[in-house]
Amino acid sequence: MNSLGFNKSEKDTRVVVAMSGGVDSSVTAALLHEQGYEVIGMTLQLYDYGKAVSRKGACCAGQDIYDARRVAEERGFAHYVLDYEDNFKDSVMSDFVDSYMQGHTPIPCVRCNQTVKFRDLLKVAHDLGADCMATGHYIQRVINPKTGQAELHRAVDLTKDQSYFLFATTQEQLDFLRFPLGGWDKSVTRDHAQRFGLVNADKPDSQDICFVPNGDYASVVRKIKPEAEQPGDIVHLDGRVLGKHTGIINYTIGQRKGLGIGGGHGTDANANDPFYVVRIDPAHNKVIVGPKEALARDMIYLNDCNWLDEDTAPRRVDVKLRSVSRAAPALLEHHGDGTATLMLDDLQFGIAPGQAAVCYDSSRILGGGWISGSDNAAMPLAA
RNA sequence: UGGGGUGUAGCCAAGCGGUAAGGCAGCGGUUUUUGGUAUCGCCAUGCGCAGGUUCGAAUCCUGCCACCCCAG
Repeated sequence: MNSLGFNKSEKDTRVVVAMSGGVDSSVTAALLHEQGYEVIGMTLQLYDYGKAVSRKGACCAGQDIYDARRVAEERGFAHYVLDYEDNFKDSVMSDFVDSYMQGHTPIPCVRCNQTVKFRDLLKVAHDLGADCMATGHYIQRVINPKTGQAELHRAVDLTKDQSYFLFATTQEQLDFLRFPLGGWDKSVTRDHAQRFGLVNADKPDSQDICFVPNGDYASVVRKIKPEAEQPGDIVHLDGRVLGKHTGIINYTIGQRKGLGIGGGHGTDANANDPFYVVRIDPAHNKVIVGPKEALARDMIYLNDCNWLDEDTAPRRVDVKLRSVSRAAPALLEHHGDGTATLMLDDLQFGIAPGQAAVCYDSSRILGGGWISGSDNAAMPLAA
């Protein structure tokens, strides 16, 4: 059996590698090619070429596409660029905009993996007769010796682990995918990039949303749907109007900065406590604020869940409610209709609808769902 | 225009003769491969205005101005 799990020689194993133009996917492709596999590099053009050329640390546009092509040329394997702009716009950008207009907080990176990469590009790989598709994600695909089934596990390098962004990967997709870097420390990848002499060996790690310039995500929403940004009132939980907001798309649950509400609004002792966004009401175009305590939640409701484990009995899990945070203990209950409930052992703050809850059993990713709502068991919120 | 009160940064506010606390907001950095959170730093040559007393005044005195309350 070869390193990708096939009972044939490397040269007879065709593998499509999704190449973003970054170091990770480039090393993935170069490495598999070096090992003798028939590598076909694929790069997707996802959004406006011209505007993104100068952007550092982005992916899938302009310079990045050029970098991917250079790597393929210099290492000597096939490489194709697919125009997925319309596709990306339909599957990722529009969801991003709609989500903010609903007062939710989207994670476009998950949507992109879920649709453009693991649905559409994966189909292309199938159609090309590939045996599998490899990516440069830091996550591990592990075959369970008992069940013979492929499982998803956290990356060895926990500082680079991307499991949070890949929770929506289905079993069927997982069966076809490979993640050669999942067992490595990022520095090892860099070393290989140097060894191969890749043009992008020193390229900075990507961060932020790839299609958002300067971290100004609202500008993207604004550009696609100018009418989405209507000023309105910032209202306290007790009903007092404390100020004006610039449009609900500019806010997310748990946000403190940027409200522009000074002190002196409370009573006595807490008169100068900061305000946090505790609710967004798109129907009335209101941003509701309150003290930090009002953000405390231990009940999380999920929908559109994806599970990589058949067992649907209530169980103890560790759950990540954001990419960068330690997984927290909770009780998971499936409801069978794609929804589920999480009861956290400890209160968490700033849980926003539209974000993901990803469940783990130790290092294994069990799956997860999209947060549709949350509550506080001790102090239930008025519906 | 009788009496009382208050005027300190965008907001709340300490200070009560010794050379402007703190909080909120804002700005900048760090952290972070989603949003956010957190964290660190910066932020009044000046205390309604004008004089005076004093070695020294936001703090005492005088006048003026503004706002608030009570009484008319």
